[in-house]
Amino acid sequence: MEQKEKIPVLAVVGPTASGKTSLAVALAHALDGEVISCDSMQIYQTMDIATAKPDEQEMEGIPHHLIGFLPPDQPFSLAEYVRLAGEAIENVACRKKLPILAGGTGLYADTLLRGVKLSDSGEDPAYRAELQALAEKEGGEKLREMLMACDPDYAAGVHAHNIPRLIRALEVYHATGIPLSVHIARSREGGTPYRAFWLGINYRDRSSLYDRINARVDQMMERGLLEEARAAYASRMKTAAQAIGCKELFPYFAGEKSLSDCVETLKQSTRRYAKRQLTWFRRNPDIHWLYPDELGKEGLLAEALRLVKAESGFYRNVNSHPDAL
RNA sequence: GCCUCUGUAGCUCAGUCGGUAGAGCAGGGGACUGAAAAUCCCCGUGUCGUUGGUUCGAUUCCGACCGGAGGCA
Repeated sequence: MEQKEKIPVLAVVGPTASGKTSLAVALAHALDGEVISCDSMQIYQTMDIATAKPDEQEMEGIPHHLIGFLPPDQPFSLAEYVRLAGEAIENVACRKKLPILAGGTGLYADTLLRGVKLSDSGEDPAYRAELQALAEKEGGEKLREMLMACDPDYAAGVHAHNIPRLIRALEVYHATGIPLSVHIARSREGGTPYRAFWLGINYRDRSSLYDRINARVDQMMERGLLEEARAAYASRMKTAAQAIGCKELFPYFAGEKSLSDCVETLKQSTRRYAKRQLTWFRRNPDIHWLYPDELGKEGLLAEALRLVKAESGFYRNVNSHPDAL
Protein backbone atom coordinates (compact mmCIF):
# COMPACT_ATOMS: atom_id res chain seq x y z
CA MET A 1 0.00 0.00 0.00
CA GLU A 2 1.26 3.41 -0.91
CA GLN A 3 2.45 5.46 1.99
CA LYS A 4 0.51 8.66 2.37
CA GLU A 5 2.75 11.69 2.18
CA LYS A 6 3.16 13.52 5.43
CA ILE A 7 1.89 17.04 5.72
CA PRO A 8 4.65 19.56 6.48
CA VAL A 9 3.82 21.73 9.46
CA LEU A 10 5.95 24.56 10.73
CA ALA A 11 5.69 24.97 14.50
CA VAL A 12 6.56 28.20 16.29
CA VAL A 13 6.69 27.68 20.03
CA GLY A 14 8.10 29.41 23.08
CA PRO A 15 7.13 31.09 26.32
CA THR A 16 4.50 33.77 26.62
CA ALA A 17 5.51 37.25 25.44
CA SER A 18 8.46 35.91 23.51
CA GLY A 19 7.25 37.18 20.14
CA LYS A 20 5.71 34.04 18.66
CA THR A 21 2.82 35.89 17.07
CA SER A 22 4.86 38.34 15.05
CA LEU A 23 7.38 35.72 13.96
CA ALA A 24 4.60 33.39 12.84
CA VAL A 25 2.94 36.16 10.83
CA ALA A 26 6.23 37.15 9.21
CA LEU A 27 6.92 33.52 8.31
CA ALA A 28 3.41 33.18 6.91
CA HIS A 29 4.10 36.08 4.57
CA ALA A 30 7.43 34.67 3.52
CA LEU A 31 6.31 31.07 3.08
CA ASP A 32 2.73 31.55 1.94
CA GLY A 33 1.29 30.11 5.12
CA GLU A 34 -1.64 30.38 7.47
CA VAL A 35 -1.48 30.36 11.24
CA ILE A 36 -3.12 27.74 13.41
CA SER A 37 -3.13 28.81 17.02
CA CYS A 38 -1.91 26.37 19.63
CA ASP A 39 -3.13 28.08 22.72
CA SER A 40 -5.54 26.67 25.28
CA MET A 41 -6.94 30.07 26.21
CA GLN A 42 -7.07 32.00 22.96
CA ILE A 43 -9.75 29.55 21.83
CA TYR A 44 -12.31 31.51 23.85
CA GLN A 45 -14.45 34.28 22.50
CA THR A 46 -13.75 36.63 25.38
CA MET A 47 -10.60 37.67 27.24
CA ASP A 48 -8.96 39.18 24.20
CA ILE A 49 -6.58 41.29 26.26
CA ALA A 50 -5.68 38.74 28.92
CA THR A 51 -4.84 36.04 26.42
CA ALA A 52 -2.94 38.44 24.16
CA LYS A 53 -4.88 37.44 21.11
CA PRO A 54 -3.47 38.96 17.96
CA ASP A 55 -5.74 41.71 16.65
CA GLU A 56 -6.49 42.51 13.01
CA GLN A 57 -3.47 44.72 12.77
CA GLU A 58 -1.09 42.13 14.16
CA MET A 59 -2.47 39.43 11.88
CA GLU A 60 -1.56 41.54 8.84
CA GLY A 61 -4.14 39.80 6.73
CA ILE A 62 -2.82 36.32 7.48
CA PRO A 63 -5.69 33.91 8.26
CA HIS A 64 -5.59 32.61 11.83
CA HIS A 65 -7.38 29.46 12.92
CA LEU A 66 -8.67 28.27 16.29
CA ILE A 67 -8.79 31.66 17.93
CA GLY A 68 -11.88 32.95 19.69
CA PHE A 69 -14.35 30.34 18.52
CA LEU A 70 -15.61 28.92 21.82
CA PRO A 71 -18.01 30.53 24.32
CA PRO A 72 -16.19 31.10 27.62
CA ASP A 73 -18.60 28.96 29.62
CA GLN A 74 -17.67 25.90 27.57
CA PRO A 75 -15.11 23.42 28.82
CA PHE A 76 -12.45 22.28 26.40
CA SER A 77 -10.03 19.41 26.18
CA LEU A 78 -6.80 18.21 24.69
CA ALA A 79 -8.64 15.67 22.56
CA GLU A 80 -10.87 18.33 21.09
CA TYR A 81 -7.92 20.50 20.28
CA VAL A 82 -6.11 17.70 18.49
CA ARG A 83 -9.20 16.98 16.43
CA LEU A 84 -9.89 20.61 15.50
CA ALA A 85 -6.27 21.47 14.81
CA GLY A 86 -5.91 18.36 12.68
CA GLU A 87 -8.85 19.51 10.59
CA ALA A 88 -7.43 22.98 10.31
CA ILE A 89 -4.06 21.71 9.15
CA GLU A 90 -5.73 19.53 6.55
CA ASN A 91 -7.80 22.45 5.39
CA VAL A 92 -4.82 24.76 5.06
CA ALA A 93 -2.68 22.15 3.35
CA CYS A 94 -5.44 21.32 0.88
CA ARG A 95 -5.40 24.90 -0.28
CA LYS A 96 -1.66 24.57 -0.87
CA LYS A 97 -0.76 26.84 1.99
CA LEU A 98 1.83 26.06 4.64
CA PRO A 99 0.26 25.32 8.04
CA ILE A 100 2.09 27.24 10.74
CA LEU A 101 1.28 26.08 14.24
CA ALA A 102 1.97 28.89 16.68
CA GLY A 103 1.43 28.97 20.40
CA GLY A 104 2.67 28.18 23.86
CA THR A 105 0.58 25.22 24.93
CA GLY A 106 3.22 22.54 24.75
CA LEU A 107 0.99 19.61 25.56
CA TYR A 108 -1.33 20.48 22.70
CA ALA A 109 1.50 20.96 20.22
CA ASP A 110 3.27 17.74 21.10
CA THR A 111 0.16 15.59 21.18
CA LEU A 112 -0.94 16.96 17.83
CA LEU A 113 2.30 16.92 15.90
CA ARG A 114 3.60 13.65 17.28
CA GLY A 115 0.40 11.97 16.23
CA VAL A 116 -0.41 10.73 19.71
CA LYS A 117 -3.55 8.62 19.69
CA LEU A 118 -5.44 9.44 22.84
CA SER A 119 -7.31 6.69 24.61
CA ASP A 120 -10.93 6.46 23.62
CA SER A 121 -12.12 7.02 27.14
CA GLY A 122 -13.69 10.39 27.60
CA GLU A 123 -14.71 11.89 30.89
CA ASP A 124 -16.86 10.35 33.55
CA PRO A 125 -17.96 13.27 35.72
CA ALA A 126 -19.80 11.15 38.23
CA TYR A 127 -16.82 8.91 38.88
CA ARG A 128 -14.55 11.92 39.06
CA ALA A 129 -16.73 13.56 41.65
CA GLU A 130 -16.68 10.37 43.63
CA LEU A 131 -12.89 10.26 43.58
CA GLN A 132 -12.66 13.94 44.36
CA ALA A 133 -14.81 13.47 47.44
CA LEU A 134 -12.71 10.51 48.47
CA ALA A 135 -9.53 12.56 48.10
CA GLU A 136 -10.95 15.35 50.24
CA LYS A 137 -11.99 12.91 52.92
CA GLU A 138 -9.03 10.56 53.01
CA GLY A 139 -6.31 12.42 51.14
CA GLY A 140 -4.37 11.82 47.98
CA GLU A 141 -2.53 8.86 49.47
CA LYS A 142 -5.76 6.93 49.31
CA LEU A 143 -6.12 7.59 45.57
CA ARG A 144 -2.52 6.70 45.00
CA GLU A 145 -2.97 3.39 46.77
CA MET A 146 -5.95 2.63 44.55
CA LEU A 147 -3.94 3.49 41.48
CA MET A 148 -1.00 1.46 42.70
CA ALA A 149 -3.29 -1.56 42.58
CA CYS A 150 -4.37 -1.13 38.96
CA ASP A 151 -1.57 0.88 37.34
CA PRO A 152 1.61 0.73 39.42
CA ASP A 153 3.75 2.13 36.61
CA TYR A 154 1.79 5.33 36.34
CA ALA A 155 1.26 5.59 40.09
CA ALA A 156 5.00 5.43 40.64
CA GLY A 157 5.45 8.66 38.74
CA VAL A 158 2.68 10.70 40.31
CA HIS A 159 2.91 12.37 43.68
CA ALA A 160 0.05 11.82 46.09
CA HIS A 161 -0.60 15.56 46.15
CA ASN A 162 -1.28 15.63 42.43
CA ILE A 163 -4.96 14.80 42.76
CA PRO A 164 -6.07 15.68 39.22
CA ARG A 165 -3.55 13.29 37.69
CA LEU A 166 -4.51 10.48 40.03
CA ILE A 167 -8.16 11.01 39.28
CA ARG A 168 -7.62 10.95 35.54
CA ALA A 169 -5.55 7.77 35.70
CA LEU A 170 -8.17 6.04 37.82
CA GLU A 171 -10.89 7.29 35.51
CA VAL A 172 -9.19 5.82 32.47
CA TYR A 173 -8.79 2.45 34.12
CA HIS A 174 -12.35 2.57 35.38
CA ALA A 175 -13.68 3.27 31.89
CA THR A 176 -11.48 1.00 29.79
CA GLY A 177 -10.05 -1.63 32.08
CA ILE A 178 -6.67 -0.75 30.63
CA PRO A 179 -4.09 1.16 32.68
CA LEU A 180 -3.28 4.68 31.54
CA SER A 181 0.39 3.76 31.33
CA VAL A 182 -0.51 1.12 28.76
CA HIS A 183 -2.62 3.60 26.83
CA ILE A 184 0.30 5.98 26.80
CA ALA A 185 2.69 3.37 25.49
CA ARG A 186 0.27 2.40 22.73
CA SER A 187 -0.55 5.97 21.85
CA ARG A 188 2.94 6.52 20.54
CA GLU A 189 3.01 3.53 18.23
CA GLY A 190 1.12 4.71 15.20
CA GLY A 191 3.41 7.44 13.93
CA THR A 192 2.33 10.89 12.87
CA PRO A 193 0.63 12.21 9.71
CA TYR A 194 2.75 15.36 9.96
CA ARG A 195 6.29 16.29 9.20
CA ALA A 196 6.98 18.98 11.76
CA PHE A 197 9.73 21.54 11.74
CA TRP A 198 10.06 23.12 15.15
CA LEU A 199 11.18 26.67 15.83
CA GLY A 200 11.44 27.79 19.44
CA ILE A 201 11.92 31.29 20.75
CA ASN A 202 13.86 31.85 23.94
CA TYR A 203 16.02 34.56 25.45
CA ARG A 204 19.65 34.13 26.41
CA ASP A 205 18.97 36.42 29.31
CA ARG A 206 15.96 35.28 31.29
CA SER A 207 15.50 38.69 32.81
CA SER A 208 14.95 40.27 29.42
CA LEU A 209 12.03 37.91 28.87
CA TYR A 210 10.74 38.87 32.30
CA ASP A 211 11.10 42.54 31.42
CA ARG A 212 8.95 41.94 28.37
CA ILE A 213 6.37 40.14 30.48
CA ASN A 214 6.19 42.90 33.06
CA ALA A 215 5.88 45.54 30.37
CA ARG A 216 3.17 43.60 28.60
CA VAL A 217 1.10 43.27 31.76
CA ASP A 218 1.30 47.04 32.25
CA GLN A 219 0.22 47.46 28.66
CA MET A 220 -2.71 45.09 29.17
CA MET A 221 -3.85 47.17 32.11
CA GLU A 222 -3.74 50.29 29.96
CA ARG A 223 -5.84 48.55 27.34
CA GLY A 224 -8.60 47.73 29.77
CA LEU A 225 -7.71 44.38 31.28
CA LEU A 226 -9.48 45.35 34.48
CA GLU A 227 -12.89 45.67 32.85
CA GLU A 228 -12.38 42.49 30.91
CA ALA A 229 -11.49 40.60 34.07
CA ARG A 230 -14.43 42.14 35.92
CA ALA A 231 -16.77 40.72 33.30
CA ALA A 232 -15.12 37.33 33.72
CA TYR A 233 -15.46 37.66 37.49
CA ALA A 234 -19.18 38.32 37.20
CA SER A 235 -19.81 35.34 34.95
CA ARG A 236 -19.11 31.88 36.20
CA MET A 237 -16.67 30.21 33.87
CA LYS A 238 -14.95 26.90 34.23
CA THR A 239 -11.92 26.39 32.06
CA ALA A 240 -11.65 29.96 30.88
CA ALA A 241 -11.45 31.36 34.41
CA GLN A 242 -8.04 29.76 34.73
CA ALA A 243 -6.59 32.30 32.35
CA ILE A 244 -3.72 34.25 33.74
CA GLY A 245 -4.88 37.82 33.70
CA CYS A 246 -8.30 37.02 35.07
CA LYS A 247 -7.93 35.02 38.24
CA GLU A 248 -5.16 37.19 39.64
CA LEU A 249 -7.47 40.21 39.64
CA PHE A 250 -10.35 38.47 41.38
CA PRO A 251 -9.08 39.25 44.90
CA TYR A 252 -9.29 42.93 43.99
CA PHE A 253 -12.94 42.61 42.98
CA ALA A 254 -13.60 40.70 46.16
CA GLY A 255 -12.05 43.56 48.13
CA GLU A 256 -9.34 41.34 49.56
CA LYS A 257 -6.27 42.86 47.94
CA SER A 258 -5.20 46.16 46.48
CA LEU A 259 -5.11 46.54 42.74
CA SER A 260 -1.35 47.06 42.65
CA ASP A 261 -0.79 43.89 44.67
CA CYS A 262 -2.94 41.97 42.23
CA VAL A 263 -1.03 43.34 39.27
CA GLU A 264 2.25 42.29 40.88
CA THR A 265 0.85 38.80 41.42
CA LEU A 266 -0.29 38.76 37.83
CA LYS A 267 3.20 39.56 36.60
CA GLN A 268 4.64 36.90 38.81
CA SER A 269 2.24 34.19 37.66
CA THR A 270 3.00 35.11 34.09
CA ARG A 271 6.73 34.79 34.76
CA ARG A 272 6.24 31.42 36.39
CA TYR A 273 4.10 30.30 33.51
CA ALA A 274 6.82 31.26 31.06
CA LYS A 275 9.30 29.23 33.09
CA ARG A 276 7.05 26.17 32.99
CA GLN A 277 6.63 26.56 29.25
CA LEU A 278 10.37 26.64 28.81
CA THR A 279 10.74 23.50 30.92
CA TRP A 280 8.26 21.78 28.64
CA PHE A 281 9.83 22.86 25.36
CA ARG A 282 13.43 22.36 26.43
CA ARG A 283 13.03 18.62 26.50
CA ASN A 284 11.97 18.57 22.86
CA PRO A 285 15.18 17.77 20.96
CA ASP A 286 13.66 18.70 17.60
CA ILE A 287 13.31 22.38 18.39
CA HIS A 288 15.63 24.81 16.62
CA TRP A 289 16.08 27.58 19.14
CA LEU A 290 16.14 31.25 18.21
CA TYR A 291 17.27 34.00 20.56
CA PRO A 292 15.81 37.45 19.81
CA ASP A 293 18.07 39.18 22.33
CA GLU A 294 20.99 37.90 20.30
CA LEU A 295 19.63 38.11 16.77
CA GLY A 296 17.60 41.31 16.87
CA LYS A 297 14.25 41.71 15.17
CA GLU A 298 15.45 41.41 11.58
CA GLY A 299 17.94 38.70 12.42
CA LEU A 300 15.25 36.59 14.04
CA LEU A 301 13.21 36.28 10.86
CA ALA A 302 16.29 35.86 8.70
CA GLU A 303 17.60 33.06 10.85
CA ALA A 304 14.20 31.38 10.99
CA LEU A 305 13.92 31.48 7.21
CA ARG A 306 17.43 30.20 6.77
CA LEU A 307 16.63 27.19 8.95
CA VAL A 308 13.32 26.52 7.25
CA LYS A 309 14.77 26.77 3.76
CA ALA A 310 17.43 24.25 4.64
CA GLU A 311 14.61 21.84 5.35
CA SER A 312 13.65 20.77 1.84
CA GLY A 313 9.95 20.05 2.12
CA PHE A 314 8.91 23.40 3.46
CA TYR A 315 10.42 25.75 1.00
CA ARG A 316 9.63 23.52 -1.94
CA ASN A 317 6.08 23.45 -0.76
CA VAL A 318 6.03 27.18 -1.29
CA ASN A 319 7.91 27.20 -4.55
CA SER A 320 5.70 24.60 -6.08
CA HIS A 321 2.87 27.11 -6.20
CA PRO A 322 4.50 30.34 -7.21
CA ASP A 323 1.68 31.16 -9.57
CA ALA A 324 -1.08 30.80 -7.07
CA LEU A 325 -2.83 34.15 -7.35
C1' G B 1 27.43 67.62 67.52
C1' C B 2 25.79 63.95 71.25
C1' C B 3 22.77 59.48 72.48
C1' U B 4 20.17 54.97 71.08
C1' C B 5 19.08 51.22 67.62
C1' U B 6 20.73 48.87 63.19
C1' G B 7 24.02 46.57 59.04
C1' U B 8 23.61 38.32 57.93
C1' A B 9 21.04 35.08 50.88
C1' G B 10 18.18 39.25 45.40
C1' C B 11 14.29 41.14 49.53
C1' U B 12 12.30 40.90 54.80
C1' C B 13 14.47 38.98 58.91
C1' A B 14 16.04 34.66 62.54
C1' G B 15 20.41 32.83 64.79
C1' U B 16 25.18 31.32 66.67
C1' C B 17 25.61 31.80 75.75
C1' G B 18 32.67 32.34 70.55
C1' G B 19 33.72 26.49 66.85
C1' U B 20 32.31 30.20 59.52
C1' A B 21 24.61 30.18 59.55
C1' G B 22 18.63 29.28 58.32
C1' A B 23 13.33 30.62 57.52
C1' G B 24 9.62 33.10 54.45
C1' C B 25 9.29 35.47 49.90
C1' A B 26 11.84 36.23 45.21
C1' G B 27 14.56 33.09 42.01
C1' G B 28 16.26 28.30 39.71
C1' G B 29 15.58 23.05 38.02
C1' G B 30 12.18 19.05 36.89
C1' A B 31 7.58 16.12 35.82
C1' C B 32 3.57 16.29 32.51
C1' U B 33 -1.35 11.80 27.46
C1' G B 34 -8.88 14.37 27.65
C1' A B 35 -9.58 21.40 32.83
C1' A B 36 -2.38 22.16 30.78
C1' A B 37 -2.38 29.94 31.28
C1' A B 38 -3.87 23.80 34.87
C1' U B 39 -1.68 20.34 38.47
C1' C B 40 2.52 18.67 41.11
C1' C B 41 7.82 17.61 42.86
C1' C B 42 12.89 19.16 44.12
C1' C B 43 16.70 23.09 45.21
C1' G B 44 19.51 27.77 50.40
C1' U B 45 27.90 29.21 50.49
C1' G B 46 26.34 33.83 51.67
C1' U B 47 33.57 38.56 51.77
C1' C B 48 27.47 37.35 58.36
C1' G B 49 29.27 46.33 56.49
C1' U B 50 34.96 47.56 56.75
C1' U B 51 39.08 47.34 59.83
C1' G B 52 41.94 46.65 64.26
C1' G B 53 41.95 44.08 69.20
C1' U B 54 41.00 39.89 72.71
C1' U B 55 41.15 34.48 71.73
C1' C B 56 43.74 28.20 69.85
C1' G B 57 39.53 30.12 67.02
C1' A B 58 35.34 36.05 65.85
C1' U B 59 29.79 36.57 61.89
C1' U B 60 29.15 36.32 67.40
C1' C B 61 32.77 39.93 72.56
C1' C B 62 35.43 45.04 72.60
C1' G B 63 37.20 49.63 69.80
C1' A B 64 37.38 52.68 65.55
C1' C B 65 35.52 53.79 60.85
C1' C B 66 31.70 53.72 56.91
C1' G B 67 26.25 53.14 55.61
C1' G B 68 20.92 53.35 57.41
C1' A B 69 16.85 54.63 61.05
C1' G B 70 15.17 57.25 65.27
C1' G B 71 15.84 60.62 69.49
C1' C B 72 18.12 64.98 72.05
C1' A B 73 19.94 69.71 71.18
